[in-house]
Amino acid sequence: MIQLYNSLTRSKEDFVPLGDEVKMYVCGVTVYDDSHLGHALSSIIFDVLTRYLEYRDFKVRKVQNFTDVDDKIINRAAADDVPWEEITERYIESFYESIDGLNVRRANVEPRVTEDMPEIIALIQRLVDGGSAYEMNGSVYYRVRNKPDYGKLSGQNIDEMLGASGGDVESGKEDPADFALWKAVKPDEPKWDSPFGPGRPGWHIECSAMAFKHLGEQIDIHCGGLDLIFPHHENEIAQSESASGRTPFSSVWMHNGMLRIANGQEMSKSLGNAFNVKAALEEFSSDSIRLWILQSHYRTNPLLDKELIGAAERSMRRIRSAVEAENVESDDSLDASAYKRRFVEAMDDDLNTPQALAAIFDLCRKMNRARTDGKDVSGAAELVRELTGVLGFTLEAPPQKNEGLSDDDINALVAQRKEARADKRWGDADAVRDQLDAAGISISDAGDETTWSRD
RNA sequence: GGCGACGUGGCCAAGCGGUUAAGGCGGAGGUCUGCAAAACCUCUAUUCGGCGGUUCGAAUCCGCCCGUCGCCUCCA
Repeated sequence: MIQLYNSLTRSKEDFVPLGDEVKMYVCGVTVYDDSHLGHALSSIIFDVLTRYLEYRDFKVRKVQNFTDVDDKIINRAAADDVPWEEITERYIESFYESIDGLNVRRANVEPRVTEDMPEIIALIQRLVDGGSAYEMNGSVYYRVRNKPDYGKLSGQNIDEMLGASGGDVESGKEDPADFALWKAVKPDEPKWDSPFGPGRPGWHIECSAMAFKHLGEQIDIHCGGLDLIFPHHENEIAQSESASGRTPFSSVWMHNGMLRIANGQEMSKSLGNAFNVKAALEEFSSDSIRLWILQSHYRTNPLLDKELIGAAERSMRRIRSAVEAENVESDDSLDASAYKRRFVEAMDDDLNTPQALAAIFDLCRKMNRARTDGKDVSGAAELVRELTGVLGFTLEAPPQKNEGLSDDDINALVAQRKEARADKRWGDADAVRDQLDAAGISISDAGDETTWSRD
């Protein structure tokens, strides 16, 4: 039985989907800039969740949206002096490059706010008709105090929150706690026609509308970063449940932790210290980035430190070499079933990827040992591929950097060294090895055969 | 002020009431090797921020203290 931690109940619960298909909604990105490693973290974690659910024979329908109407997009367009549509196209494209580079599988449906506008407007209308929302000067606001359990996700109390934020500035609302579902048009901003007048959707309504449209009014899992709990997810719950009259909107709420920067500062776009995914992929393999992330539990706040990603790269080499080493055919084969059990047990327990990885590392060591004992480890190697696949690893060697030496150059030098070794001119042989080493090529002798690889 | 998270070996990080406190990186020694690399073996926390308490028994539960951090405003 898979157990997942539910932010709503603050406890681990047995996972039982409502229907035949797991309905999963992931709060996607606002496309106004390149993706950073915080997005990578979130994407990888929920990618692993879908892969694991499928591994455990669930059918999953995953919806992940693009927010392509937003203040930040408008600001970015103004700063770059281009139409806002150009900004969203550019960064949707960029998002795909990043996510593909990280071997994250795409969601089944990837709706955009601009494409689901009729459903968004209809949902707002429904809230107005039901008395949960009201029009005011061309805008529409959600009436927070009409929902007695408002605050149940974040544990926030409306009055205490208002006391801290120093009162609200948006005029024309019945209550400062109310939030905008529809924003009346302002000069030079994108706008759509609606029964309430021209304008654009507020921040939270899109996710409810898209979840309703593509999944239904009650879903199984809703995912996003911890930072979205308030106000975004709190408001989504309020408006969704008010509209549908059904509780809960989502059975499970899953939230990933926030990246910590090595110097102790939290990741924040406003600090301008985001670590670009595409830049990271030039320096590190997707496997090493993934391992670095999955070696911490998804609800903790992993440390972003290049040293740690580098260490993960070395760890990946251990797994790859254990899987790729030549197998000895034998009747005596290694039984790896206990490791599979350990993996499943760990993953069942709220996606305990650090423990799942520990099982894989232990298995790799066991394989290397069994191999020297003359055992057949092909079945075990297959299992490692299977389990690492569930975690989204490719097991591909990192992209090789061109250090100025061509393969022919290297082969010539290796041949030269082989000759020197045959003559027992060890000094000459080692000089060649040093030369290759300086160029980032490491070599390894196995009997007469010498193999080389780029670092 | 309100809501919440966390402090485990040199570093990262599991464990959340009871066998020898996972795993990775790093380090030391060894086997193998002409020497290396890789791999394997051994070692690298009698101890889990501090002080009390509950318990037959606590890293794990409770209280206090110290220290980091997140959210309450746009953010995965």
